[in-house]
Amino acid sequence: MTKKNSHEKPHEHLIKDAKKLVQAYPKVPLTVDCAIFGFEENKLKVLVIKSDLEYYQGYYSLLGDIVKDNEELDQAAYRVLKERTGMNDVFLDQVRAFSHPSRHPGGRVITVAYCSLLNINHHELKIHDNDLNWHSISSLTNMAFDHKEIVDECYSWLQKMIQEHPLGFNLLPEKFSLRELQNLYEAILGVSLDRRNFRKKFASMDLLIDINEMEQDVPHRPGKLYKFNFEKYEKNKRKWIGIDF
Amino acid sequence: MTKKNSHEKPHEHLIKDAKKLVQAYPKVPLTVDCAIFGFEENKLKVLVIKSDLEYYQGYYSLLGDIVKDNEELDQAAYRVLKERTGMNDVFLDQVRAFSHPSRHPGGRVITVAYCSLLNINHHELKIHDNDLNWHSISSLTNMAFDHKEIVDECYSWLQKMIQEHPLGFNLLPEKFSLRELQNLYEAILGVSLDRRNFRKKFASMDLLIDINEMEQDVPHRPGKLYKFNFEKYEKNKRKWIGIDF
DNA sequence: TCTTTTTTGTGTAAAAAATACACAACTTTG
DNA sequence: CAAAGTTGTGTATTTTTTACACAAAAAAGA
Repeated sequence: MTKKNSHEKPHEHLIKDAKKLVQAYPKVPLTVDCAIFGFEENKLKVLVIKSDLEYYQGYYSLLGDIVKDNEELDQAAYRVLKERTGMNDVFLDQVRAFSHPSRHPGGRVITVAYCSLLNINHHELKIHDNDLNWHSISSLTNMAFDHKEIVDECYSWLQKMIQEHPLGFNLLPEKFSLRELQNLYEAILGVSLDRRNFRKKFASMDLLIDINEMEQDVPHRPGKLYKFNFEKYEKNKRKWIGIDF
Repeated sequence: MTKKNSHEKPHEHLIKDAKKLVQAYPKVPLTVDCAIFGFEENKLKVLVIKSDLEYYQGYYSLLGDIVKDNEELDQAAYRVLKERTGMNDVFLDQVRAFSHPSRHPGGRVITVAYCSLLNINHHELKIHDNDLNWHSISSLTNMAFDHKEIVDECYSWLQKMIQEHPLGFNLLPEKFSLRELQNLYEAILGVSLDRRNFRKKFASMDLLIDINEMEQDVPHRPGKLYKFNFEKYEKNKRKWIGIDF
């Protein structure tokens, strides 16, 4: 039905020189910005850095960079993540593009927002240039550019995604207790959950491995530790019933 | 906490001239492409047009256009929709950006895909230039650029969205029978549904208005006609329980 | 006008999932 | 050894989902 070089009568105005066409297109500067979330002290945090624009002196911004020539957007986002945190084997997903003409004081810059989740303790921020650090979402009220809007939207996106996919485990240590897991869900979703029902739900999914270890150094009765069974999950993604709190 | 012109000691390397900075950024041509879905003959269709590139002679492509200087992405997508279909008061939502470096034969062009739903019979395609027309999704196997991938992704996106939001009504006439509504869901989701349970579900939402009219000119017992109660839905969006088939 | 075809409209019983809720045992701390 | 804080566990109730069948209406065609 849609075959190349078909035998239909040729259109009059077919464009022969695609390169010339594209060269005539208006061009815009393009960046990626990463909302990198972590979890610590029972709070969801996001990795931000002081803006290096005088215009936004003192304001925090997301980690971002320009998209290089011939670089894919995903590539650019992974590059930012790698350069800034040293991690490269993590979850990273495009959220959406932000294009308000005056979102950047230097002129029009379109940005594509990415969301990523990582375990704060799996890497130390060795470089604290420009005050690079984790901040709880609630403490970030003003940000450079439209980054507050981006953070908010990525947060909403995360709240939704975490109920449909097992993303939360990227934010926890490899071994975690059920309390830690519940705290994570409660913090991200902003609700409080019934402990017995929460445990029942995860038990019914049968995706947690009881590793027969106990929590250490907690100031109360220690709980059992579990790992998430990524392998089993990958094998039959159908088994994730979704968390519907 | 993040205040403009704060009194902290100034950083050494703050960038004063944001404009100059942005001018030095690499720039890329940017387009929007709209996957405009309609529903007809019990099939989900998408509005496509023959490519005007010789390179893609005979291939269909989505409706798209370059993003103009200082134009927001949403604006550009609405403009395409308006120019091509005459409609402007419709649902339109960003899906995601596509950035493969060789997705366009004329060089690197990044595109942002939008998804829109409209009722095929609410407007005639007066201009059929370049074979502009509705095609069922299944019939579109090869397309120009990466537009097949875009259509597929927009379709998945739609399948998901229609279960969480009352989008389907944009694809139907204002007055519709429950059978038409069910056909729509079955066609989009690619499943077959139990009629009694389907009706029960919509009845329990209490968002359909029985307008006391019957179908006309159907070759069988006519069914009752309903309207969707947009007003009530807007008032308390909570009432949409989601369609979980 | 009668028969056939197609579709409408409706309810119930069973199974599955979600919810609400309490207490004894364990560990640490002081 | 008492107090504080947390773990681990089960059941009854309600809600939601699922599976399923038949009579009545209208149109089409004989």
